[in-house]
Amino acid sequence: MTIPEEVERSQRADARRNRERIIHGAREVFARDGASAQMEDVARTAGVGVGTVYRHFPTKEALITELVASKFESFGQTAREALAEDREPFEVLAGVLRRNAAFMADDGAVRHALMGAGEEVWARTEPQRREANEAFQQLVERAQRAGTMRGDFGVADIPMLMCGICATMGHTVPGFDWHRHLELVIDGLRARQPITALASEPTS
Amino acid sequence: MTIPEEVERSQRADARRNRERIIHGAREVFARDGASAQMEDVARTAGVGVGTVYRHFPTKEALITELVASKFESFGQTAREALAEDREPFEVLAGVLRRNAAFMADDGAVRHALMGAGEEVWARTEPQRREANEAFQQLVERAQRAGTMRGDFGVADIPMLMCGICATMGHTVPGFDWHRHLELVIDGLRARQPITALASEPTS
DNA sequence: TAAGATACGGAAGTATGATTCCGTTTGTCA
DNA sequence: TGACAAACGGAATCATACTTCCGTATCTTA
Repeated sequence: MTIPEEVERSQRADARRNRERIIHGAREVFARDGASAQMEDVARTAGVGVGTVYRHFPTKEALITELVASKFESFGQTAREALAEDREPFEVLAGVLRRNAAFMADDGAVRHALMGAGEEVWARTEPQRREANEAFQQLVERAQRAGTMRGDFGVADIPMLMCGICATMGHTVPGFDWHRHLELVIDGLRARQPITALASEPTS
Repeated sequence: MTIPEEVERSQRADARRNRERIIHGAREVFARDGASAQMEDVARTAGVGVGTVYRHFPTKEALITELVASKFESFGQTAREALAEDREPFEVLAGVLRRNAAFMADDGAVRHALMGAGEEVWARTEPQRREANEAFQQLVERAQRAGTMRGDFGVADIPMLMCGICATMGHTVPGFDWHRHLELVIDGLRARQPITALASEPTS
């Protein structure tokens, strides 16, 4: 997926199998514990030793990067699939945002990475993000052409807004509800006619 | 400020002075380094030994809590001051949000605390938040009564939205700009008339 | 199936930072 | 000003996790 063919081919069978196990284990552990998940835990969950984890991923960050890259890839996929939907364009875009937000909700590590941890991670996942962006670009253009989305919105705003939504997830604080946050934000992206103040009485 | 009178009185003069120094030093260091700031750094900046820091604040978290509480207190103050402003109510509220966001931008530790670190912190700052909420409640009601703010918004949404804005701050990622994020969010809170889709052609 | 290359496991090594401890210093009060 | 409590400083301690290392086990290929 992010690995060149040759490497996959030349690996021993057990190594290839373990790599998969590690990725699955990592997904599970990081989803549960966020970025503070421990490498020993990942190893245990994957059913291998820590040494093996490090053979495949030289650092913790490299492992996280792998997860993030694959998550970004699936964002792009969601967006591309949506291009085929035959509905009101703004609603299509909103649907993609909802689906992608739900992906993030499952995954503390990726959330953390998206939120601020890694310059590093950000840089190395550039290809995946660029590809996703292309699909998003089209979705946004369609919605704006249809006149149902605010015209000053740009694809570049999407990661930023999603970053905000992610911040809300994982909070147990009462009153925090990312679904609501997301809907408020989505709703704010609709094209609308401002209502002129009915009255501006500075009520006491 | 969060400390009962008696304690302040019964303290030795140097202790009282050092406590202040520590808070100032902590503000500076945490603002610069965020939650990963080190206690030794705080001590050095305050011009005292680590032991002294720990005499006043039993744990790092206790120190952060103190900073957060005082930040929340100033949020409330900003909101209360705004109650006296004689302008269009929604704009008054927006102004408060902008001012408070600017406070957060200066302060990595508080941001971190608001964003998710501490249940603990959240619980212990309840009084400050409650007080701030009262003022916010009035600002929101006025704006809604004036008809310029969406009616389904509640004060409880404010911390959540601010939490999202905070997530954007401190990012160096290109395209991330918390000012823009804030304006998008604020704008989304205005009362508006939806535009009916002009066309829903599923453009290719 | 035997030799050699790969990969594995997990104990030990390190690094980082919070927190504790205790001998020394400084305010306070009579 | 002398005695005592309160507070100080900062080296030493502890805890937590990442990462390394190397003896052992497992594949692969001829």
